[in-house]
Amino acid sequence: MASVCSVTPSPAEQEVIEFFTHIGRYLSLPRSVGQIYGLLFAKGEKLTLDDLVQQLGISKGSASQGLRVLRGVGAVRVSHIPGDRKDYFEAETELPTLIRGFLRDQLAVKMEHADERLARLQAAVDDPANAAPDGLSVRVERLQSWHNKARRLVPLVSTFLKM
Amino acid sequence: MASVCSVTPSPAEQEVIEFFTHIGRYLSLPRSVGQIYGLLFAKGEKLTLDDLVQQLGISKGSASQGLRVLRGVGAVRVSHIPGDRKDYFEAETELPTLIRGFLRDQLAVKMEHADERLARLQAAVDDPANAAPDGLSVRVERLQSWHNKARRLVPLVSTFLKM
DNA sequence: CACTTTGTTCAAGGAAGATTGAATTATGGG
DNA sequence: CCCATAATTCAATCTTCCTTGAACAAAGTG
Repeated sequence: MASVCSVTPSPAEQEVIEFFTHIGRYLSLPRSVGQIYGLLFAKGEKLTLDDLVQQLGISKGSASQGLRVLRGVGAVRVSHIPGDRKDYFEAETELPTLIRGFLRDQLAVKMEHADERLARLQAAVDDPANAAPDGLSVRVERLQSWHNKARRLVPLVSTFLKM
Repeated sequence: MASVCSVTPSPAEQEVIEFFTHIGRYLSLPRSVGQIYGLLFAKGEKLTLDDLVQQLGISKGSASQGLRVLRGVGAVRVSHIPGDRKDYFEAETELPTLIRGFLRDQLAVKMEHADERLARLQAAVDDPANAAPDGLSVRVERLQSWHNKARRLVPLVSTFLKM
C-alpha cells in the first residue's frame, strides 16, 4: 500500500498549482486543467490518474477530461511501465514543444475557421441580393488584410520562441 | 423622428457581426461585446448607444458595459457633436492602433501579474520552512525563462504588426 | 471466461459569468 | 434651479460551462 502521508501538495507545490490555474484562467481553461498541469509540473515525475484525483481532490471524471485536453495540446505525455496497467502522466516542460503543440492543435484550426468565415463573409457582401451598404466591401477587405498579417506572424513567433 | 425601417442589420452586416462574435468567443469576451464591435465595424459610422440597443436587440445595460470594455482596449472611440448630448461611438479599424491598445491595456497588466506571482513563487520555493521538494527550484527557474522569453517577444510582434 | 482494476462517458447538479431592467446619477438647456 | 434626456450601476435572473459520480467499457489475470 502506498504511503498516505504527503498526499497533499506542499506549500511550494501549491503555489505552482495556483500559478498555472491563473494562467489557465487567462486562456479560459477550466480550473481543473490548470491544477493538473500545475501538479505535474511541480512534481516533475510521472503520476497516475489516481494520484491526481487524491492530491488535487478532484473527481475522476474531471481528471480524465482534463488530461485529455492537456494531451490534446501536447502539454502532457502518457507512458506505461511493463506489468502495470496504469497510465503514467508527465508534464511536457520544453517550451518549443509546448509551442509547437499549441500552434498545431489550437491556432491552426482557428485560423482555418476564420478562413471559412471570411470567405462566407466575402460572398455575402458580394451577393447583390444582400444590398450591402456602401463601403462595407472596403472594410471587409481590411479584415482580410488583418488575417493575412496574422498568418504571416505565426512562423515568425514560432522561430523566435525556439531560440 | 428617425426612420423605423432598416432598424435591423442587413444580411451582409449580420455576417460581419457574427464574425466578430466568434472572434470574441475565442478571446472569451461576452457575446454582446462582439456584436457591438461588429455592428460599428460594419456600419463604419458613428452610432449612439440607443442605435446599438435597437439594432442589436440588447439591453441598455449590456450596451453600456460592452462599450466600456471596447473603449478600455481602444477598439471604440467616443465623440460628441455640438448641441447634442448623446455619445457617438465609432469602431477603431486601424490594426496598429488596436494592437497598441491591446498591448498596453491587456497584456501589460497580465505580464505584471505574472511577475508578482513568479516572485511569490520563487520566495515560496526558497523558504526553507516550505520544504520544497528536490528539483522544484530548477523547474521554477524554467518558468522564469519562459516569462522572460515572452516579454522579449512582445516588441517584436508589435513592430511586425505595424508594417 | 469471470474477475479485478483502470479509464471514459454522460446526465444531473452546481458555480461562474452575462444579461436584463429599473433605480440612480450625470449633463446640458430652458 | 428645474426639467428632460442620456448613460451608468447593480441586484435578480438566466445561460453557459464545469464538475461530479455512477454506470459503462476496456484490458489484463488467474
